[in-house]
Amino acid sequence: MSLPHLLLGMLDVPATGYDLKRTFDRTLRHFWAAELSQIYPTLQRLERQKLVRSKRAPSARGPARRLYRRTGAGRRHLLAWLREPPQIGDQRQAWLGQLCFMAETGGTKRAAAFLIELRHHFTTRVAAYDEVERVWFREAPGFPDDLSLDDLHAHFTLRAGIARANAAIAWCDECLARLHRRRA
Amino acid sequence: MSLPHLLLGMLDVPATGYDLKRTFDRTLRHFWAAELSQIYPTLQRLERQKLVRSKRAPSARGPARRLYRRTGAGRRHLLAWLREPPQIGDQRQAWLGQLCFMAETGGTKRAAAFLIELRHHFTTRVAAYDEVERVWFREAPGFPDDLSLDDLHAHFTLRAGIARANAAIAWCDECLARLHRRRA
DNA sequence: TTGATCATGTAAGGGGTTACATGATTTA
DNA sequence: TAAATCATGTAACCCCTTACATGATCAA
Repeated sequence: MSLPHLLLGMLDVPATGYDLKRTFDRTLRHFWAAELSQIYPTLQRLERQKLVRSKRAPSARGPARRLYRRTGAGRRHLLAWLREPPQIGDQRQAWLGQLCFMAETGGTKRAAAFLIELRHHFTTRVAAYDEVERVWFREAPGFPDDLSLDDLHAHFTLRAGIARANAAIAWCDECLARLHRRRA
Repeated sequence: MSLPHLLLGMLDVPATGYDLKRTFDRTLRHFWAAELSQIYPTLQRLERQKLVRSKRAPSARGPARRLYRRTGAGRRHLLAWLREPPQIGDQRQAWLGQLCFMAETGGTKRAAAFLIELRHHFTTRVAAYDEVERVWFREAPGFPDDLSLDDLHAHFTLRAGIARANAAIAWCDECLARLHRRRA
């Protein structure tokens, strides 16, 4: 039940469904993803609940846009969510499930290859996040301790992604070292 | 699409739906959760697909049990999954969404309280995992480098949970320090 | 005798993905 | 002229959660 809240958070500034999708992909993707086929109906529902309202607006190119903006009730709804305790769901990690049963493959070779593949995945991710951090935040005025409040919180979430990916890399190394010692 | 594979992995040894639920809660919960209302129909589906078969068995207490065991096809299905690349889905973290829009609350006080609550959550989690590690693995013969292959891989997944939670704690501290410097 | 544990299920509903449908404009 | 981008949606399907239904046995 968080997508509606995230949309309300983003509707700080009026936007269309298409705009919001871009924001997900560009600036929130390290902790949330959303498809257009989910965003459009959710916006419609929020409008029925009077948490946003919309009006048609001409488009420079392509079909007419539907511009959404947050209502007062929408803002209050968002604030209520922000006052709630951290919403921590259980994170299902299928790749840990794969590793967990890797003994079925009969040795440690597949596990080692699997961990190397994982390590590569996370180093690529860290590199991507580092790049985002470099162009998005390190150039912002007042980095790091005098950013705007919005940028500060956004930067916190990016740091979380970086911290998590780096921890995963260190964990891969620990596991690979143990597999290696085991052979010797 | 991983629950069926996890069930196949656990059905190394014959078990009932109820047994499998307990295994989720006791030994896999740091990376996966499953409800009985999901496990039972999934087992039925696996049986229709001939990946497991079942027979009724009397119970020492309570109603009759349905004992499932993996078929040869089931084992091959599992092995195919283990040969696939790491299945990394996008992890949605609603609490990062909350933090991201916390500037709406108008200051840094709510963010600081929120981070302290998060930190507490993760320290509790690390303590619980450490305890599991102590009673489950450190007592096992050959710890840490001569565990059975099954235990070794299971321990890897637990270490991943510990690493992740510790990274989250360090991240909370980093954020709290920045909020603190900002006030000064 | 009340509640916990054992044991198996169904039903309703929300969240999310992939695929499909439509069509205008801009760029290569 | 073909492909990418802009723009909004619907349909089918899977995954998961919460709640409900049923009933036996055992320990306090």
